[in-house]
Amino acid sequence: MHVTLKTIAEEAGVSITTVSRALAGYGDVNEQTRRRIIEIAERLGYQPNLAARHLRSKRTYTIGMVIPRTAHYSDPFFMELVAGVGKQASEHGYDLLLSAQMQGEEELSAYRRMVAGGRVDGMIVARVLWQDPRIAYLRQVYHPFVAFGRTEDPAHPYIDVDGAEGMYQLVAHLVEYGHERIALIQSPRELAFTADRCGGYRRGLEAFDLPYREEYVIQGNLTRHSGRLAAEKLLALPTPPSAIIACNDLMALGASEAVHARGLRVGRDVAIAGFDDIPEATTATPPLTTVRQPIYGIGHRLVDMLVRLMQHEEVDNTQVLLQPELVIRASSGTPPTR
Amino acid sequence: MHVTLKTIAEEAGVSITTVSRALAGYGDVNEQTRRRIIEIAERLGYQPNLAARHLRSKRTYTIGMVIPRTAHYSDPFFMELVAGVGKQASEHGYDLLLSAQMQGEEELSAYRRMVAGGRVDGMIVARVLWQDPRIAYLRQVYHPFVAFGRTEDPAHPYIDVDGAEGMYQLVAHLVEYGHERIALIQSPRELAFTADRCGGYRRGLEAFDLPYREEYVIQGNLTRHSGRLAAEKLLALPTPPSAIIACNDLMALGASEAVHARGLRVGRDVAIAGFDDIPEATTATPPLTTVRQPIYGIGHRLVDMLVRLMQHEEVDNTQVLLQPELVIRASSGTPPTR
DNA sequence: ATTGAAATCCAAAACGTTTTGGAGTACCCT
DNA sequence: AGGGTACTCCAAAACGTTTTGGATTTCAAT
Repeated sequence: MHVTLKTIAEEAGVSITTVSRALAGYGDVNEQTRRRIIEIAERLGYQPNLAARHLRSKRTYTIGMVIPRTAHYSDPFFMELVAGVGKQASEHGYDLLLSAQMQGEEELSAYRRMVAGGRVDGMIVARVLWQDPRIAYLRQVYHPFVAFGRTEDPAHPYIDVDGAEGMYQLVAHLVEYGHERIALIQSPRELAFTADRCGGYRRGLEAFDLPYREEYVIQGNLTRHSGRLAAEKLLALPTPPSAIIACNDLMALGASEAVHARGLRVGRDVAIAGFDDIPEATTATPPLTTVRQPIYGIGHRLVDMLVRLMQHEEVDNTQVLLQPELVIRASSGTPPTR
Repeated sequence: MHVTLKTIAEEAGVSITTVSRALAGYGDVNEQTRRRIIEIAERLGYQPNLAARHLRSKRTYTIGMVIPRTAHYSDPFFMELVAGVGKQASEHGYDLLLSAQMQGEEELSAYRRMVAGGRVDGMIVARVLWQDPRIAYLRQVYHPFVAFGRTEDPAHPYIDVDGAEGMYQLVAHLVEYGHERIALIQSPRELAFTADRCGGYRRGLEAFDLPYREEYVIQGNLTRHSGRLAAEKLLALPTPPSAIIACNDLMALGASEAVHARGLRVGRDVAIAGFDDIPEATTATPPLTTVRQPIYGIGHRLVDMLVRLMQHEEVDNTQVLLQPELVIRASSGTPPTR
């Protein structure tokens, strides 16, 4: 039989109220009674029914997060983020409710289920879109959330990495290494960080008096495969670029494959750079030059901020822009010898 | 204001019961009434309160999983598993409740919170221990679960990979490549798969008339760092081994570092092999010879089996032993030339 | 006209908790 | 004796849903 407050109350000869208040640590129950109740609760292995508690108190101590349901394998960016968020959530006494959904309508209905269904106290939103319906929804219902990524349009709590600055540094780095034909494999336009990063790329070119060439900018969709396809197109141009920057590491790794497949060597014949610094960037051959986003640590900070928002504490700064860190590895070649 | 069944009932001029039954699709409500109710529900954006539903119906459509709360970074094995489980859970209409906990008492109390607290319909247990208190608990309360890993002691539903066979194949492979001094970096004894894998190692040695040498077996704790330490000890022996097998990939990668640090080359001077085939195994330098556990796919199958158990369907086989697949890469060297 | 069955609806209970608004006692101070 | 305070305790309501066990109406068949 399942043991409830009622079981304990009968065993102890007190009311349900008293048991509840004894276990919750209220001051209005005799110390001796409390000890007896606690002893009985432990002996019977009492576990509060959380559904009942949530129903009554409206607090779930759960954080929600929806991740993309990809066809076959796992996205290292999201897995790293889940790890960071899950760890820090536990640290604060929260569990993490995960739902993997196809992007679009299905995803939004998962948000509604979690939020309006009262299953979570707050949400983490990752990979923000340009006009993000998820953020619009959360704002509309005044539900606590923090996003990894920013949009200017409606201001909201976020943590983000300065992608423009990161891209600028990449361009500067490649120019220093002697490159003048620098291509870009772009992320989908609807992603909020795309404009940011592409802006940094353009600003970099301008700063070093390099022309912006239409044919050097190709659209990818963040997957390794799309990076490979894009790089193949670039390398087949009459005047192929000597360096390729991808908007994320996965596409950069795909581009490396394309370079290999052409019989060229990454870092010597073609320089490659990515963005994110996923674990694989370190161990790839050659290791990938990239811009570091401390994803795991950002997961921590997202939760820290969200926990304070959920508890309606004063948060000094709900819009955090982190400075990126250029990580130079072998894929961008060797410094020019002078 | 929050919209509940009551709101809709008032708007439609019917009872709460009727609204509930209309939305649930019961046959005892007039088709016209049903349509009106559904129209109102959609117009008001009704979302059922899941806590209330769970409290009453005892079904949560949630699967629980506890992962280790490691100090700093994410364990690729668990992240891969979470990805597979999360994806397939969504496919079945389930969400995934994750809790990151330190192993031991804290972990067990997370199990109790989820199970006895009525938050989940079933659990996935990963990295099974020799006499696993989590499994003992789940069996005691008759709660549905499936484990990744097996213990003989109490029989339970599981999916596992035949570690003994995998290890045997690794040894055979290394012997074929000319090795006679094959060391083992062992996983912690309390893990269920340790006995399995070590047994395969011994059986392999015996089959090829190689001696089992105490000093060639060193204890690790599954982390990269422990693999490195173990390999350093092995390489410092008077007669160091020519090949090292680690019980998981992470330790094998650590061992590679130790080999590098000694100025030796992995694959030429010392052969290294691991177990798991995590994503990094492919991209490491040199790529790691290992035994493949299709972790993502196992996540799928765990959920498939669990869903059937939770719905009390007949399950033909609740104990699945998968045959492993030897994946030969450069870290074990080149075939002998004859 | 009566009966029976089918179709449609609903009041009330139940799930297990927290919270509200006191009630009862004991004791001390005037 | 009366009034105040501190300390313990509790009945009942509330959270929003599902389910139980009818009640009512309609209509066709006798």
